[in-house]
Amino acid sequence: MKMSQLLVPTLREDPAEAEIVSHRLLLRAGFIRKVAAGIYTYLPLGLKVLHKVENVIREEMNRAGAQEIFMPVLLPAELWKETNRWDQYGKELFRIADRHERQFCLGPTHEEVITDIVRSSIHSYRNLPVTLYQIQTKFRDEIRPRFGLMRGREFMMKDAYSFHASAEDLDREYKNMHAAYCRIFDRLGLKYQVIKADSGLIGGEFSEEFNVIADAGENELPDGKRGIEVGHIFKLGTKYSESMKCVYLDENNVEKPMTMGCYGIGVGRTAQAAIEQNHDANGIIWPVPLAPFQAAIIPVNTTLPEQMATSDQLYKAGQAIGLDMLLDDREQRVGVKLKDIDLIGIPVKVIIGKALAEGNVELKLRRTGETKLVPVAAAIKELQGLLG
RNA sequence: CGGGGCGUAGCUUAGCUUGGUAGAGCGCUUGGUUCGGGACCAAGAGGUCGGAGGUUCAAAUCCUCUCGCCCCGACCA
Repeated sequence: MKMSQLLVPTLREDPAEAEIVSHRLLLRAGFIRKVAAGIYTYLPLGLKVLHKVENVIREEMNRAGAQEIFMPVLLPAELWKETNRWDQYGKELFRIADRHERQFCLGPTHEEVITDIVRSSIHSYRNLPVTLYQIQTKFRDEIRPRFGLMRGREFMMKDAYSFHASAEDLDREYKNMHAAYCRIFDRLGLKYQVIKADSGLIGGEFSEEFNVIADAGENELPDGKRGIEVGHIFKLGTKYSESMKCVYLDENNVEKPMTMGCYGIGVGRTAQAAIEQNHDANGIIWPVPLAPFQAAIIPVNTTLPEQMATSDQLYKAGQAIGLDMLLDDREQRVGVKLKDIDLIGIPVKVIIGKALAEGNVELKLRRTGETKLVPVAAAIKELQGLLG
């Protein structure tokens, strides 16, 4: 992508509306824009990062044997009345009526819908267990939306649900999901802690939270550290299957309620938590798996044809082997470009400048500032090595 | 919802106490000089001061109401 064509409205100064560093940087670096309290537009860079998180989640969920589906956001009140949550959920539930005055809500979570699907499509122990998930926008009328994507009223969430013929099998899948969650957060390069938690309105017997360790976190972790809850996994038991009659026949032809688990990850919150853990005075320092671009090619002087030609050559060579790079072709002084690229957190800068006279370009790491001169011909291979 | 704070140009803001009809920096446009970490000079564009009502000869400024946003608390990915 050419920087000159990309919508990245970076700001020179910190926006007054943001308090915590990750929120400030998301706004300042042009990743998101607020539409209303707790409601944001993801600009091109923000959406790219969101997709990176989603894809890691998707890969690990699929690897763990879960199947992706996509449920509606708009949900009929009837389903929610079956479990009594139409009344219990309270003001946090966005409620609307259609033209016939039928009641609906915007889904804050999907236990009712998934249970409805499974009860109508699975009737035998032979078809259990099954784990289904979706990655979708959720709506919760939070008491106090805050901190950008950290606590929004509309936000992206991966929610998975598992159905079992026994508590033992739920235990097995719960561990399986736990392991998948560890792989996800490991792959994203985050430092996190798993703690036992309250099940809240979701209900159930047992749950654990995955907390990304950060000062800005809303949760107090056992060792005094603060954490941002990015994931929560629950053993639900039969709470929903009993109230909604989601049953199966076992091998003795006896009807039993399915045993359930559910597993959530806040996608935007995870991305923002990553910023809390990875930033410095100059801006964001994305872990490579989350970075909107893996590297940025920066010609120091756009008026010099040889610098532009080399930049273009490296850009194309990178594309050819599947690197996702940003070419900062803007007619700006280097300082402006370097500041912007640092602010948005690109892991590696490929600087095409005076070293070109000796046939070299400069590779500079965002995290350490470490710089390396390499011959043009070796630059892409070297870059690949740096990106791991 | 309780407590605190803030709404002035795209962004950051001065002015408000002590009413006299809006100013700066950054960004943007044009021209020129620059060119390795947010350049410089010159000339410009851009504001019904969140909204409504009131007081007054006169309101960004005072009063009333209202809307929005941020922070702390009770709830959640």
